[in-house]
Amino acid sequence: MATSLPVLDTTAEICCAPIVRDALSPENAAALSVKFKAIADPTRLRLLSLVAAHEGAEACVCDLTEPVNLSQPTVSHHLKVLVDAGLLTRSKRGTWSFYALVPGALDGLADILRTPTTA
Amino acid sequence: MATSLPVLDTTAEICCAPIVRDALSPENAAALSVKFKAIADPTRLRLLSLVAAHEGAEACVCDLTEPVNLSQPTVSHHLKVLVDAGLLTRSKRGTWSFYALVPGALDGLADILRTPTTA
DNA sequence: CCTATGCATTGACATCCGTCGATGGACTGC
DNA sequence: GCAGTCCATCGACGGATGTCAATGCATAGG
Repeated sequence: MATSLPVLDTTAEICCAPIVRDALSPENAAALSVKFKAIADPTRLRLLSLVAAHEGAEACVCDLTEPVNLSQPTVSHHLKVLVDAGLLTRSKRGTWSFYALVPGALDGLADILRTPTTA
Repeated sequence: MATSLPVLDTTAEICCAPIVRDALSPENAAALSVKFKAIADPTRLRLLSLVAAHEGAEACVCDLTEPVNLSQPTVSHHLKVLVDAGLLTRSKRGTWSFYALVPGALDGLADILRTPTTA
């Protein structure tokens, strides 16, 4: 089950100290970049926004393909990236896969960007 | 002076409403992704951190090449990306180029990620 | 002047990434 | 069982990206 490669464990808790507080270790930088890469795409930003704004704070793929004007496989791919980054959850009910925000995930990233003592 | 292409003006103020509050427009999503792309790289995250943690909250290229273990052109390239994204400033003094954080730039991104009413 | 230092730019290269069409599996309803 | 819907995966393609060596341009110091 364990991957043979020493892949970064994106599920591990990233130290929540702001990056401007202390020098960032290469390991933390790599782990952080995985999450930021996930949101560094216009389509994925919109998907996050659409999911959050959708009724019930969750949405299925069929709700999202038309707003972003992309094919279903592409949307599915982007959603997978967001799930793998720990920003979305996927719950399958019947034929549909419902995606929802992971509570606190985006706030965790926000804390890392925030400067402790704003000038 | 004006570019012939309708390039996104990354210096323009991005609306600071959290992305989970309302559906993100394609334009805002594109503008936001430019900034997030800038920090979605482990090297650039470390550079931001190193600059902020450096004495005087600024650093020259020669201060940064050794910590990140990359060539000078590569570091220079990354710093340019951060400057173009509006996250760093560059001030040339003598032979050196000093880079420093743009006050409030990272906080602005943090605000966008933050969820208004955390459950 | 001439050399040395610090830096930005260029060109090249390998890799990664976003997108699509095609396919197949899972579930629903008739 | 069969057709229809929803969705994940695969393979492919073009474009973007990170890295380097080489080059050139300032500025500082003999």
